[in-house]
Amino acid sequence: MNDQEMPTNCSAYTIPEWLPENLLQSSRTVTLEAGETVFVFGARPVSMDFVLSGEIHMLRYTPSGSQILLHRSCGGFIAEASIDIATYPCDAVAVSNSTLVRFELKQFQEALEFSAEFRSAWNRMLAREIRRLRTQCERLALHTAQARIAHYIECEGRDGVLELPSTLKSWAHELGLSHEALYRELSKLKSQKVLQMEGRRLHWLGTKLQNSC
Amino acid sequence: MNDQEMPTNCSAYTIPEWLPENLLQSSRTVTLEAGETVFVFGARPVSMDFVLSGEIHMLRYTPSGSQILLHRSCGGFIAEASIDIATYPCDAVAVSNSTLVRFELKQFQEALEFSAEFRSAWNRMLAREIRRLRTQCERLALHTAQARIAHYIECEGRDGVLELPSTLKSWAHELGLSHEALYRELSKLKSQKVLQMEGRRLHWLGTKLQNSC
DNA sequence: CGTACTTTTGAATCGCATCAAATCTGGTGG
DNA sequence: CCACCAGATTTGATGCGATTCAAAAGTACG
Repeated sequence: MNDQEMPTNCSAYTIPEWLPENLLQSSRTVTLEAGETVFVFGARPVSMDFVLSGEIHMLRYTPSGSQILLHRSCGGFIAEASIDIATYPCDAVAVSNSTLVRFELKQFQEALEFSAEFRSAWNRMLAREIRRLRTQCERLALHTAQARIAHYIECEGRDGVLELPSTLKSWAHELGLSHEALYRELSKLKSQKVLQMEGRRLHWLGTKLQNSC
Repeated sequence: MNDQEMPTNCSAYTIPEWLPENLLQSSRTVTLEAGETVFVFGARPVSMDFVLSGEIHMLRYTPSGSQILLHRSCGGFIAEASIDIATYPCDAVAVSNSTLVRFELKQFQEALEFSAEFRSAWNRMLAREIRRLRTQCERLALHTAQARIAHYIECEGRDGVLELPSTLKSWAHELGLSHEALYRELSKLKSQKVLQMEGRRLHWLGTKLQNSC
């Protein structure tokens, strides 16, 4: 087996080192099959979950039943925002086999109150997430597939190089595109030599965007 | 003069009551004319600003020069996320006459370290902002003007009723639509009796979305 | 080998962006 | 009060790009 055959879409994530020791002690690992539910719309939060590997989607449904992707987490805390809400505002589903580290919510809240360092680090993490989400809003406001692709690679990648985080279909969903549109645009960009694809590695060769991420 | 003639687009905001007293003491009020710059891309943050009235846009520019709206603030803190970044990732511009309350950033950071209550409240505010941004991402991923309008009214309004926060043109920008598309869709919805407009008050009469905001 | 899923290509259609222009509005100054 | 201006609002015509439906080929996995 070589590295190319690795089944996981995303690199493994590690628990932040700033988590209090006693919180780590009381955590437990949860494994989820693809398709399994983490939590459902309307439920009261009782845990705080950290994604170690796999992929969790947070979803809502329109009246017509179509699915909306709120957030695609391949690692890190999910539902950080739920720490002070009464009920979850969406569903969370594992779209691939996933492992989570689960903290009891009450303990988590108490630890935040107890440790100033923990609170401070938690603050910084929330602030980063806000910046990330604003970037995503910026991207979704772009009108063409090409612009969103370029924007994603420039913002989420490094010097125009991006390791594809998941399937193209899943990426298309995050970009707010149909998967057909994404496939077509990618092959157009490849034929125009604006984009190189080697396996899961995308290399943007066109005009640089502001690299402000 | 009656209430209908008020020139401001948004209701006035008030400084959160959880701000430390000494921080408030050292703050100063800043008035901005429409078009004035609050901060520019790449600058080092030296203050933390709270919008009392008016409207601040946070913008970036694509390589082709077109403008992207990152965030439209009609009140509350802008650039909360900038508290621990080296440079601003966007421009901020007043699009109408605005008044800000400006805190010195260093003092703000020190106050956060000093006061546990302040940190905690700040945390909750950041978490709310994350939820709001995820809602906006959800909205922008919708493919039709009608769906985005309905989504906005259901999420940002109250029981299907929304007080227009700004000009239609500005709203169109936030919805990721051209203003023409928004005008057309609104009049279509009105003629279909799906939407009522009385001045700046929008009333959605069609099928309810999940009211999960 | 069969199943489920992703990836890919094709064709038709729809919705929005775009350019253009007219009207309306609020505010300014003569 | 009226002329004027800048901006928002509104309507029209056109074209492009993405969606949608359809179907085939590729791929992972048991």
